[in-house]
Amino acid sequence: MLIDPSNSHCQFIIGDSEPFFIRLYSLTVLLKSPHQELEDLIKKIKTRLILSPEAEEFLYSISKEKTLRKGEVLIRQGQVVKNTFFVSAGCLRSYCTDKNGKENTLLFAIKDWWISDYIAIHTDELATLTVECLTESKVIEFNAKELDGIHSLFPEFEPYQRHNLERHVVSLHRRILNQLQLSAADRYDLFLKQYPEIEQNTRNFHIASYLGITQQSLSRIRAEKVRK
Amino acid sequence: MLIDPSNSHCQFIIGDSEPFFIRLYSLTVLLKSPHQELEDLIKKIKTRLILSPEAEEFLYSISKEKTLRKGEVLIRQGQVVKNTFFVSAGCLRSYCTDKNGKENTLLFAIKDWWISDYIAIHTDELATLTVECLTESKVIEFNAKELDGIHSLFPEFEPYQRHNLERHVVSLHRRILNQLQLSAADRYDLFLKQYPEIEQNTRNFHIASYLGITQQSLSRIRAEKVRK
DNA sequence: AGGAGAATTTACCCTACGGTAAGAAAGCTA
DNA sequence: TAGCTTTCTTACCGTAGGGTAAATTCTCCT
Repeated sequence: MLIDPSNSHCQFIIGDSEPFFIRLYSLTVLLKSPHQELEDLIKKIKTRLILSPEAEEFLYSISKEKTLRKGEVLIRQGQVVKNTFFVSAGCLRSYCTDKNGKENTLLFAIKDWWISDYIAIHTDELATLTVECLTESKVIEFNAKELDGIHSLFPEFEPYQRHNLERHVVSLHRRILNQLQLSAADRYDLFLKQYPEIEQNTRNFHIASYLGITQQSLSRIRAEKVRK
Repeated sequence: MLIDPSNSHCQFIIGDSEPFFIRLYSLTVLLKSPHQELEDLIKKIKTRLILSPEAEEFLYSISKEKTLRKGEVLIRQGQVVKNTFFVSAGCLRSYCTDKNGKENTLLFAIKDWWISDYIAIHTDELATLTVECLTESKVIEFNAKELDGIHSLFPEFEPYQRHNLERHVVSLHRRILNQLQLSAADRYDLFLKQYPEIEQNTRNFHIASYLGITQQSLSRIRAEKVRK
C-alpha cells in the first residue's frame, strides 16, 4: 500500500504522532520547522550552485516531507510510479521480486541519497521495483515529473544534475565490475568498508540479496570471517 | 599501445591507407568527405535539439575521426585517460583485467554508442579499463574535458546529455537486476535478443566475460541450446 | 591454398554457492 | 517478563558453473 499522507512530518509537528515516535526522535527534532529537511537539502544544493529565491520557492512548492516507519512501502512493483524521494534520515532499499519470489536488492539509500524506480520513471512503465523503508526514516517526496521540470525552469540545475548522474553512473560501473570479478566474500568485505552505515540499518538477507548470494551463504561467510 | 594518429580517416582519403581497408569499405565510403562520420553524428544530434552553427563548428574543432583496425587499443588499464569515443561503425569493448588475469567486460559499443573509461574520467584516476577494438571500426575521438566544455559553451546540450545519462543509468540498473536474478543461460538468451549485432562482431569469450561466466560454461550453454 | 595461431568444444573433476530444514538467537508486542 | 515472530546459524546434500587440458574447428596471414 502506498504511504498514507497522514504520516507526514507536519502532522507530527502539531502533535498527532504516535508514541513510538517520541522514543525515537529527540526534542531537537520536535523543535524543527515543518520544512527542516528541505532546508537542509537546499543548504547542500547551495554548496554546489547559486540558487535563486524563485528556484528555492519552487522546491518548497513541489515537495512534501514525510516520516516513515519501518516496513512502509513507497513504491510497489507493478504499480504506477510518480514520485522520487530524497532521504533525510534512516535507510531504504529498492528491490525487485523475481518469478521465484526471490528479492533482489538494487540499491540502498541513506541520508542524502535519492531513491525511486528510475527504470519506471524514465521509460514510463509500471514499477519494476519496490521501495521500502528499512528503519524509521524521513524523506522528502517529489513528483518526479515536477522535479524534472526544474531543469527547464531553472537551468542552473543542469550541471548539478549532470554531475549527480555521472557520479551515479560511475558507481554503477564499479558495482558491475565488482560483481564480475570479486568472490562473494570479497564483495561482502567491500560492502562493509564502503557502506558501514548501511550495514547498521539492514538485515543480513537484505545485504545478501544486494551481493547476489543467499542469506545462508552470507551467514557462512560471516562465520568464516569470525574464525580468522 | 595507444592508437597511432597516422591511422586517421584523413590519411585514408588522400590515398595513404593500407590494402585491408580497400576490401572492407565500398566506393561510397571512399567518396565521403573527411568529416562524414561527424556529419552523421551532428545529424543525429539535430533530431533532438536545435544546434547553432557555432556549436556545430565547436564539435568540428574538438573532434578527430579515426579508422581503427581489429585489436587496436584506445585506452589501456593503468594509463592516463583523456579521450572519449563515439562509434560510427564497428564494435569495441571496455574491460577490466583482474589480479588473476581474468578479463571482465563492462560494455560493448557499436554504431552510435559512446565508449570510454568513465570511472577514470569522472574521478580523475588512471584507467581501470582497457578499451579495445573488436572489428575494424570508425570512431570520432574527443578530448573528454573539451567535450564536457560544450555544456557551458552551448547550454542547449544540457537536456540532451541529461537524457543520455538517464538512459544509460536505466540500462545499468537493468543489467544489475538481470545479473542478480537470471541464470547464465537466461542472461545469454537476453543478450542475444537485445544485442544481435554485437553477437555478430564478438568472440564467445568476450560475451562470456560480459555475462560473468567462463568461456567453457558459455560453450556448454550453447551446446545445450542446439540440443533443444 | 597452406600453415600458424586463436577460439571453441568437450571431458574430466572440483568448488562455491544454493535449497531445505531444523534449531538458536534476537526483536517485538503485550 | 512471556510469548510470538522474524532473523540468523548450521548441517545436510544438490547443482551451476569453474579450472585444466586435450581435441577440434575457425581465422588470419603470407
